[in-house]
Order: sequence, then C-alpha cells, then structure tokens
Amino acid sequence: MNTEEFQARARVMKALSSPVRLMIVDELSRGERCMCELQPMFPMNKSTLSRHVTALKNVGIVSERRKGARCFLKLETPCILNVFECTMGVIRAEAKRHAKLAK
Amino acid sequence: MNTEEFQARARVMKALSSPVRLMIVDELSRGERCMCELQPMFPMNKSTLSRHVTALKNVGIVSERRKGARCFLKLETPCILNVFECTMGVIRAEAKRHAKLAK
DNA sequence: CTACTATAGCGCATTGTTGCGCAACTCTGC
DNA sequence: GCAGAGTTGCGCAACAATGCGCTATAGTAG
Repeated sequence: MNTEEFQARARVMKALSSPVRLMIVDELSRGERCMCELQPMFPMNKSTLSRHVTALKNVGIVSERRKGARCFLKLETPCILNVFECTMGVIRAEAKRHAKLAK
Repeated sequence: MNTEEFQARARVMKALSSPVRLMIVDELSRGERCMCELQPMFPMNKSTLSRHVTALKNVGIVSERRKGARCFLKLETPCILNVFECTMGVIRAEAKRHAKLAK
C-alpha cells in the first residue's frame, strides 16, 4: 500500500483538526463568504484567520475567487460534510461509553 | 452553534491526522489485530506505536478486547472508511488542479 | 496622478503541542 | 522467577498556533 497516499490523507485530516477551521467549513457550507465576512465571526487576529483559511486552501477543501480587493471563499468538496456525520457517530458512541463507565 | 461540538469533532479529526494512525486504521479495517501483530508492520518503537493506538482509543475509533496478556484491537466505527473515500476525492481534485497549474 | 482606505497575506518571535526513543514499570502465563 | 505483551514517565527535537507589525494590491476621493 502506498505511503504517500496515507500522507496525503493525513494532510487533509490535519487541515480539519482544528475547531476554528471546522467552524470556517461549517460557515462556508452555507454559501460563499469573503474574509471580511468571516472576520467578525471569529474573535482572533485577522492574520491568524487568514492562515487558517490558507491551511484549508492548501489541501483543496476551500477555493477562492478574487473579485477586486475581496476574496470569496467556497467549499470545494462538500463531501467533507458527510465526514462530520460520521464523526458525530463516533462522538455519540463515545459519549454513551462514558455514560456507562460513570454508572 | 455549539463550540464543544466543534472541539469534539476536531479531536476525532486530529486522531486521524497522522499517516501512522491512518495505516493502523486501514489494517484494522481488515479485522482484529493485537499490538504484537502490528509491531512488525511499523518500523518504530513499540512505545510510540502504543501511543498512536491509545490516541485512536481515546476518541473511540478503536476499541480493545483483552485476552490474557494480549490486547486485541478492533475498529469501532467503520464509517471512518467512508471518510477516506471523500479525502481521496479531495486529493484527486487537488492533483488535477496542480496538473493544470503545471501546464 | 496622488493620497488615502480597506482587504488580504507574509516574516518574525514567542509560546504551546506532538512525536519519538529510551528505560522503567505492570500484568499475564509458563 | 522469567519471558512476552503493553503502558507510562522523561527529556529532546520538531512542528504548529498566535499576535504584532509590515507589505502589496484594489478601489476611491480629490
């Protein structure tokens, strides 16, 4: 089996391994947004936000469309959203397990 | 929207953000394995491998079943495998994009 | 054309987090 | 007691995240 393939997968997962970036993806799942729209939603330095977006662009999850000074972001691979359903399954199962242990 | 939910998701993604751990998941997708079976497959210290497995157990992706001194590992949430299909979609799209840029 | 503002990204320094191997440890079965 | 299977503590090196300030480009007003 190909090692590079696993590394490529890992890079994609890594890009999604931050709450902030997941929130960005969630926001973009509801439509195109520009950086200036995202900034008020995230209580952080704009350069930090820009870097998070860049991380998502780097692995191809998000694409940009420039319009003058603005830069509209779009979710390039919406199947990412299915991933979240699965993760929620993992999380729910885990919560159930913890509840059992607590008994 | 709930911040904790995003953090929980991020934790799951983080657990999957390492090539080694993806390879472990891939191996477990073909059936139960014990640590001693995994060790020859991974050219690393067994403590390191143990920690990778622990990371997967912590988020509920992998479960263990002890049998004597051995510890059999099982993929608890196989829907993770669907995630990989999506990531491969992302990767292929990205490869195509790179090919275009190269032209 | 120039000056000014808004949008976005980059370089640097700091801080925090991971991954790793080594060694020491627990637990099981002989 | 001893060997095999796994886990944990520790220290080091590499990496990631953040804030600050600076640059580049687009658009606009004069």
